[in-house]
Amino acid sequence: MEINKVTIHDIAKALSIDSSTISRALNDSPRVKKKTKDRILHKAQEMGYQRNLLASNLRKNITNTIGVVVPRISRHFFSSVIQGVEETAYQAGYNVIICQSLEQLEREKKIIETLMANRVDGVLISISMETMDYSHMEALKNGGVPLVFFDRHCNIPDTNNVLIDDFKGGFDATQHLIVSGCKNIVHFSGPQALGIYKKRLEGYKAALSENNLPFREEYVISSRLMEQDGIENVKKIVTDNLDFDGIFSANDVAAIGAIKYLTNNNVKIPEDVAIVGFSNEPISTVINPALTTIDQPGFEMGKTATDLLLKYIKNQNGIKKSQTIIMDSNLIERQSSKKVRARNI
Amino acid sequence: MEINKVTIHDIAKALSIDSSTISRALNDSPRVKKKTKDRILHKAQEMGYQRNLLASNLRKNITNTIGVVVPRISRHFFSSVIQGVEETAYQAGYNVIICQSLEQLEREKKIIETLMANRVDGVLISISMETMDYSHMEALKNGGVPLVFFDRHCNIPDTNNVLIDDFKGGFDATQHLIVSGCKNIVHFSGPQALGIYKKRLEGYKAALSENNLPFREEYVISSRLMEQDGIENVKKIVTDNLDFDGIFSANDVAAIGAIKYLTNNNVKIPEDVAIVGFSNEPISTVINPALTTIDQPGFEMGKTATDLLLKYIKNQNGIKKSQTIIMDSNLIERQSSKKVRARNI
DNA sequence: CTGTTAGCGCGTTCAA
DNA sequence: TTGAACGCGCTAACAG
Repeated sequence: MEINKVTIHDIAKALSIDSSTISRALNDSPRVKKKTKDRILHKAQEMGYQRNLLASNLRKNITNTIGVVVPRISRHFFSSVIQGVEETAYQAGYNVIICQSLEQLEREKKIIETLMANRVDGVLISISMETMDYSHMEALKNGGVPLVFFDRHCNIPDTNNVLIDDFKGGFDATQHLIVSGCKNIVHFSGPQALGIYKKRLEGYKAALSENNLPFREEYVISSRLMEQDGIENVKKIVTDNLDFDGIFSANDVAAIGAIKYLTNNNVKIPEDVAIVGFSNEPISTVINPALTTIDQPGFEMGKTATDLLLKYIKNQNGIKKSQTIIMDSNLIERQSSKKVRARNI
Repeated sequence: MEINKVTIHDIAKALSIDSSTISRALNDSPRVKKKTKDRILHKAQEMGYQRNLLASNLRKNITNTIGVVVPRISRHFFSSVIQGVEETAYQAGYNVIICQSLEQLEREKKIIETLMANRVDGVLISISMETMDYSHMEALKNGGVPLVFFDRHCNIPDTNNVLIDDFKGGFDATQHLIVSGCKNIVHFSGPQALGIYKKRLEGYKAALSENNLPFREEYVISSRLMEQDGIENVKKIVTDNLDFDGIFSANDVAAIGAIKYLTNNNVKIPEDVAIVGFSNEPISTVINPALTTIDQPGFEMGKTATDLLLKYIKNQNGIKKSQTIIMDSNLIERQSSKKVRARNI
C-alpha cells in the first residue's frame, strides 16, 4: 500500500555498498564483480526496487522514447502505422508515445509542446487537416528533435518523409474506373493545403486527360472526408442531378459514407456506380465487397518511418541531411469488382 | 539546428535574476511582481526556452500523467473510451499515455512496468484476454499507484471498476432474439477467465431458462472473438448442420465475421438469422443495418473511469477504499430489425 | 517580492 | 573493482 520509494541509495545502505556501484550493477556494467552484481540484483528484487526513469533520463539526457502523432488512432490506416512503429521501436529498445490530434491544429501544437517538454528522442507525425501554419514543426526542428513525416507531410524544406505515390494512386484509381466503363467520375478530395490530396487530384486530372475525358470543376468536391462528408457529398450530386457513374474518393471513410447513402437508396455498387478509395481498411471490403482500393501499406510505412527516424536519432553516419521515401501502393480489386458495370459493356 | 539547451539558469544569467524567481515566474506564481514576470516570460520566449518536464516531475514527484492500457486502440470501443479519458484528463490538466497490449500478457506486463518506471500518477486498464495471472496488477497496487479497471476487469479484491451490467446485457440480447422469434440461439463467447464473458453467458442462460428454452452446450462457442473467429464459428455450425436462427455474439468483431460469412453464402439477416452483438461500433450498422447491438457507452465509460481515477489520485476525502460503478448499456435496434423474421410469425 | 540553499534519483567522472 | 563527489534541470523551504 505504501508508495514505492526504494532508491539505489536504500539498496546501497542495506548492503553497505556505495550507490554508484548499485547503479552500475543495475545497468549491467562490466565494471562490477559478478558476485557483487548478483547480490545487488537479488537485493533490489527483494526490496521491490523500481528504477525511476525520470531521474535516469534526466541524467542521461536521453529518453529512449519516440512520439508518434496521428489525426485519429481509430482510423485503421493510422493504427496499422502505429503497429509498425511499435514493432520496430520496441525491437530497438525504444518506447512509443501515441498521440492523436483529432484533426485539430491547436491540439497538434499542444502535443508537440508536450513531447518536446518530455524530451522525446524523435517524432513521427502525420499532420492534421487544419495544419497550415508550421511553426510548431519548425520549433521541433530548431530544438534538434529528429522528425519524420509519414503520409500527410509538411511543405517545408529539409524534411524527412515516408510517403506513397499519391499522384500515381490518383491516376490508377481514375484509370481503373475508366477502364471499368465509367465516363463521369466524381472525385471526393480533401483540403488542398495537404500535398497528398493535391497530388491525388492531379492524378485524377491526368488520367481523365489521357483518356480524352473532360475535367469538370463540379465533379470535384472538397471536404474533410469524414463519413458524414461522404454522405453529404453524394447526396448533393444526386439531388443536383449530376450525371455520374463513378466515384474516386481520396479516403475510405468518405467512400463508406457514399456507399451507405447509395445502398440505402437502392443504387447498386459497382453496377450503377463504381467506387475506388484510398485505404488499407479491411472493414470497407465487408461493407461492400465491390469497393476497389488504392492500398496504403500502413504497417510497412510505420516500420520504414521508424527505421528512418532511428537512424537520425542514432546519428548514424552515411545518412543524408534529409530524404523522402516513396512506398508502393497497389490498386486492389475486390471480389465482385469483376462484374463490370453492365450498361457500359 | 542545435539541441535546445536553454535552462532557467540561462535565463537567470541573461537577466541577472535568480533562477528560483525564473522558476516561479514560469509557473505563474503570484509571488513574482507582474513587471518581472513579464520580463522573464518575454526573455524565455526570445531564448526559445522549453521547460524540461523530466526535471520538473522528478523534483515534484508527480507527473500529471495517467496511463491507459487497452488491448487494441483500433477497436472502436477502446478508442472511444480513450476519447473520453483524454477529454476528462486534459480538462483536469493531466496528460495521457496510451498503450496497447495487443491481447498479450507479456506486453501488458511490460507496459505496466514502463508506466511505473515513468511514475505515472494513475492507471486505467482493460485487461488482455490472456491475463489470468495478476502479479503485475498487484505490483501496481503495492506501488501505491491508483488503479481503475474498465470493462475487462480483474478478479482481485479491493479494486475500482467501471463496468456495464454484462449479465443484463446478455439477458437482453438473448431476450430480444427470442422475442424476434428465434428458438435456436447460438452464443459466441470469449475466454471464461474474463468476468465479462462469464456474465454475458450467464445472462444468455437465464433468458433461455426464463423462456423455457433448453440450454445446449453445443450452442455456445468460445473463442477470442476476432473477425476470423466469427467466420470460423459460423462456418463450423453451418457445416455441422446445427439448426440455428439467431446469434448472440459477445462482441461486434466476431459478429461482423459472422455477417460476412453468412452474407457471402446468401443467408439473409435478420430474416434467416438474427444477430445481436455487444458493441458501440457504428461501422457495424453500415455492414448490416439489421445488426442489433448492446451498446457499450465507451466515451462515457472513459470519462467516468477517469473521474474516478482522478479522485483517487487527488486523494479527495469522502471516497471509499474501492468501488465499482455499473453503467447503463441499452439494447439498440437498428433500422431493419423491425422486419421480424418471417418464418416465425 | 526576491535570493539562498538544498535536494528529487540517478549516472558519470575521477580517484583509490 | 569500488567509492566519493558532482551535477542533470527544476522546485520548495527558508530567509531577507
